[in-house]
Amino acid sequence: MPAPRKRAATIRDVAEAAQVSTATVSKYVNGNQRFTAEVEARIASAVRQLGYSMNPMAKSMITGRTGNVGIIILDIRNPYFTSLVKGASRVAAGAGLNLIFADAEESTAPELGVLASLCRRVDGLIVSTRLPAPVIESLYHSGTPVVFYGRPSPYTDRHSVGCDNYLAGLMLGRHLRDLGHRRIGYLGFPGARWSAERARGLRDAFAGVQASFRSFDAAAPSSEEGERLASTILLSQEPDDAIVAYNDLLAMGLLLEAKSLGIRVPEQVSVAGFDNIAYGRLASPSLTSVDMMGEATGELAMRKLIGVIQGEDTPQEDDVLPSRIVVRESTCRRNPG
Amino acid sequence: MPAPRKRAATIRDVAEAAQVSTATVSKYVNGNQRFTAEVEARIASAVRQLGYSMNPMAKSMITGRTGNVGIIILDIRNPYFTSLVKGASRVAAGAGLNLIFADAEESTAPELGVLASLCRRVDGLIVSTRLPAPVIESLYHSGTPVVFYGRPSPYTDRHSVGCDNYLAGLMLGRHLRDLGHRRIGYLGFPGARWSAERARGLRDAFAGVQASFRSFDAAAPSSEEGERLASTILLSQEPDDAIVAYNDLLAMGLLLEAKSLGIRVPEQVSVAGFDNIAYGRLASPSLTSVDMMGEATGELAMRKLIGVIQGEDTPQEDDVLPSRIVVRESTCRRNPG
DNA sequence: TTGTAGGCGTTATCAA
DNA sequence: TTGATAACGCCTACAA
Repeated sequence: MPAPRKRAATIRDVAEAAQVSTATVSKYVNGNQRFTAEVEARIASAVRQLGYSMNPMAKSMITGRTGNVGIIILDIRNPYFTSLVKGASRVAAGAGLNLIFADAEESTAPELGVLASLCRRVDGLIVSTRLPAPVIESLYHSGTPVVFYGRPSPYTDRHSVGCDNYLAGLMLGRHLRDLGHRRIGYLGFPGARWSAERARGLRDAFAGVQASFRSFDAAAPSSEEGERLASTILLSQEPDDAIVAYNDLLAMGLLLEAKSLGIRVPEQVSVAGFDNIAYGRLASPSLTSVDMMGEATGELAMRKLIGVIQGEDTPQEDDVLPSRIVVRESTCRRNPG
Repeated sequence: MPAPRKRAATIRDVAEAAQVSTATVSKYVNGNQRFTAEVEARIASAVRQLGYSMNPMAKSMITGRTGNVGIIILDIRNPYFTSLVKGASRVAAGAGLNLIFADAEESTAPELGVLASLCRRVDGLIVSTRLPAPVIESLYHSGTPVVFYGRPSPYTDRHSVGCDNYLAGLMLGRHLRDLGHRRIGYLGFPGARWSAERARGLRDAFAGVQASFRSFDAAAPSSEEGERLASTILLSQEPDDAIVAYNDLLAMGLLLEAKSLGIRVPEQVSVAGFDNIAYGRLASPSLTSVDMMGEATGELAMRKLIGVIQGEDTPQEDDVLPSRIVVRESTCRRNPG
């Protein structure tokens, strides 16, 4: 027998059972006011016996707060976003907020409809600066508190959190420059605004040094795509000293395919990526990367969002987290000449 | 100026602007009834001008449906769970449902309070059979539709989805047996009920064959824990022919540390895991594993849940997905003698 | 310290 | 085809 979902006890049921008014029950369960021990005991007992728990929807109607926050990411399988969610989730849970998770599946245009619907179900939203401008615009008009992740934000008067992609590229570029690399290949992902920033930093690291620079475009930020493009990149006429990929997944795809192609990394070519995902350590050779602080970004974004929701007049600013280069086996010194 | 979140237009505002009753607006926007072109045009225009969108909370109060479903997982950083969420998320989105995500952080005892609160915010829940019995019990009494993931479910009269862990262990065991392995080590994770099932299958594969079997306990299902235990396991007096880990993360930790210890895999010892996470391919040697169908499990679980929510009287049964062994470089034939 | 009563935005029922 | 109205469960002035 498919047990009919039995009607849950309401505040009125409790009030009746405890012989008090609904107002008293409300104040008691919310801890807003104390009553005589006698009354409190009666209420507590009634609550227990009826298994009462308040209806969050009804409460929302009054308070205007849903108790939910949302996070929109581009692909949960990408470990960078996984970390982001982990951090955001932890902070949300600590604040007693539920996290509504939406995976945009790397779609360039999440349907505005679902986003609009989501807006009304949450007190605030964490979203990527990679979302298309019209979406961001509509978000802004909805009045929902929003914190962006990923730098640079196209807007200066919004809350945002992330590492400086230009700086990260610069750090990695300097590392390669100091190792003696002069022919640099960049496997970018044009789908991400951040990609161009990383490339710019990379280039600038070689300012004043004689160096060549060429780039390739990935259609997706995945290891499979890295594998697919590996032969084109690694077997070209004038091979590069070093290949930098937009992210670690692409880089790990290159590493894997390089092995099949019989190309030794880092002896023949250095390879590096961004994000410092956990699996970079486990690859062979282990992957040099720049840590883009996914988890910390998620945590900070959520903390900021909570601040905004609570009406603290936090200045609308970009919070820039320091990134950090992590040198491992996939990059090594190139002998001059 | 921190624009005060302007009061959203209500159905009454629309009704007034369109010179009709709220009932008419409600029916129109929900597509429940058609009206004269004249009236419909007036409503549509009012909706557009006021930027009206209905308040999901208020709707929930009447309909008893929240439009949300929840999924509770143990650690989003574990790629198996990531896949699960990916699958569930996709199906939920397709059905117009929002997904509330809760990460239990591998805690053995998620606080009942937050779970109770979550129950009232969702139409149904997808949870792990790994949750402690009292939690599951309270869930049952709440009357919330629930679908479990992970086999075996401790309850037979519940909806559940997952691969058969015993069978998966058996498959892997037979693979190793056929390769000539006779001394098997199992790095289990007692925190998961599934672990013992996998071990049992593994053992049974060697029934009738002279073989030794010993096991180790991991404190966490992570690659770090695999690394930590590697020397104990790999450098023992009578080393094993093959080590099977509870999951791929542990196995990859073993692989990494084996390299540091100068132990060659698979020549000296074969290593294998479960889950077939994407990164197993990228490890070196690439990891032999049993695919436990995380994404398909997530999809099916969500489809079942939606069925239950919609009142289809789906039989309360275990849905068992077929697992599949994926042989890669980390296991190889052992020469007899 | 406790209770009364109005209203949050919507849908559903029933009448016109 | 349209409208009036009663719920849904709760919070919060305000009154007692």
